[in-house]
Amino acid sequence: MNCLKLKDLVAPRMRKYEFGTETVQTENRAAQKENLFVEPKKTLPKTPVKNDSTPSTVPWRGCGTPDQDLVTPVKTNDKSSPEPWSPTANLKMLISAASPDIRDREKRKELFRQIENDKLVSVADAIQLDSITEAATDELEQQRPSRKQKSLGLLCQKFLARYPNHPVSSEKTEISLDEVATDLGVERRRIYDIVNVLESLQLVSRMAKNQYSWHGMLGLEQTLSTLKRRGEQHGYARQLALAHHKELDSEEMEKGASAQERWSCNQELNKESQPVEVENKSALLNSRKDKSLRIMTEKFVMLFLVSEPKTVALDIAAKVLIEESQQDSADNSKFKTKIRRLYDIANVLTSLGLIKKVHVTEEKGRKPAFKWVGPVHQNQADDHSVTLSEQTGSVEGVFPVTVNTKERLGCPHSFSTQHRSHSSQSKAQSAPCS
DNA sequence: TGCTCCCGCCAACGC
DNA sequence: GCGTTGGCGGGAGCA
Repeated sequence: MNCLKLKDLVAPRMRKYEFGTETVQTENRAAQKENLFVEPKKTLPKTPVKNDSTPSTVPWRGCGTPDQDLVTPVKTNDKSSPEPWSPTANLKMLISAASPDIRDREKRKELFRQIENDKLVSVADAIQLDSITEAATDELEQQRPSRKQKSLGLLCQKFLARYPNHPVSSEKTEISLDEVATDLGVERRRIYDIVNVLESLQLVSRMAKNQYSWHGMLGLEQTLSTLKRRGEQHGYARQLALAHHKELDSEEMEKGASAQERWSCNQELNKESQPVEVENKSALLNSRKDKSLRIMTEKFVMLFLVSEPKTVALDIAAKVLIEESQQDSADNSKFKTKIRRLYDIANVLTSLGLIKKVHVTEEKGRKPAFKWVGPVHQNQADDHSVTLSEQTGSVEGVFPVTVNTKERLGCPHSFSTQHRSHSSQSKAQSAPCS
């Protein structure tokens, strides 16, 4: 399995903006090319360049030593070789080269500038069309940004683009929620959503009312390590297994599995998970804080960190995160609410490049899930059995740990489930997630 | 049609 | 009392 390291996560920023399309990257590259501190009109070299074959994508051109500059320059193949840079352009380049973070920030800003420009252009185009064919009311409709353009994920991207991933430790970056909300043109309520998630990962911390401090990714690995340990202590792997097992059981019921089998297996599982439940009940006081996005984010991340493979189906996560007392199936609204919040969290985590959306295929059908693509810590406590999907790097087979848990429990019902897991796994492998 | 998740109401919180 | 914070769910966009 290809595990991503933190440096993979943060260094090549392009990955963060993939969004499943090559287009964005391409546009971004184009934007970067256009951002080489050279005005397009001035790009023609004094001496015409003859070789057109090489694309003009050498970004740090002009960084040559003074010696190189002294000799008559050999005409390169670079068609876009610019005029000598202006002092400002040189300064920009030097700053950019000196600090990858600054460079990245500029890139990201440029990306969003590009996105915004694209939006404006598309909106402008739309308006033009409308002026010919549609009434004024429709024009207004067209001007309204689409749902995607207003998504929390994109907003989070814009938010992150404002700050360096790895700020200099001595440099304290303050975040004013009002300022950010105004700059990004959104209500403060939305910024709270983002900040709460970031705070749970300690990318930011609250300083005062309306004021946060930006830490960036500096302590992310440490935070994840802590969360993983906490997740293990809370027995989240077992809870995941239990939640998954319950779901399988409901399927089994439909298929006519014997009640005795289900009862005995549930007895075993409930016995096994009891300490966790008791712990949860004491910990979860149903207070406002316990349901906060911050806590939920921590728990959600813990689920990823303790599960193998690191793919968590949304509904399973919701079931685990809903307090045991509220887990009766009749309380569907609680479940729906939890799912909504998980989508919110997932959008921010996706923007951070920690998870990505996938789908898992089970007998019930395809269902949404998220796969951890952030840094992974291996420690001694990681004794979850290695699964087929883990070995092959497959995303599918959401909770093979279920099988192992049952085997450890000596559950009499384990055979059918195990069989199912394998079958669903193989099915999944033949029809991989999107 | 179901999934996804924006939006804003309104209650808890804290000064 | 008032501003801040954020839980919550209706309902609309989207595939």
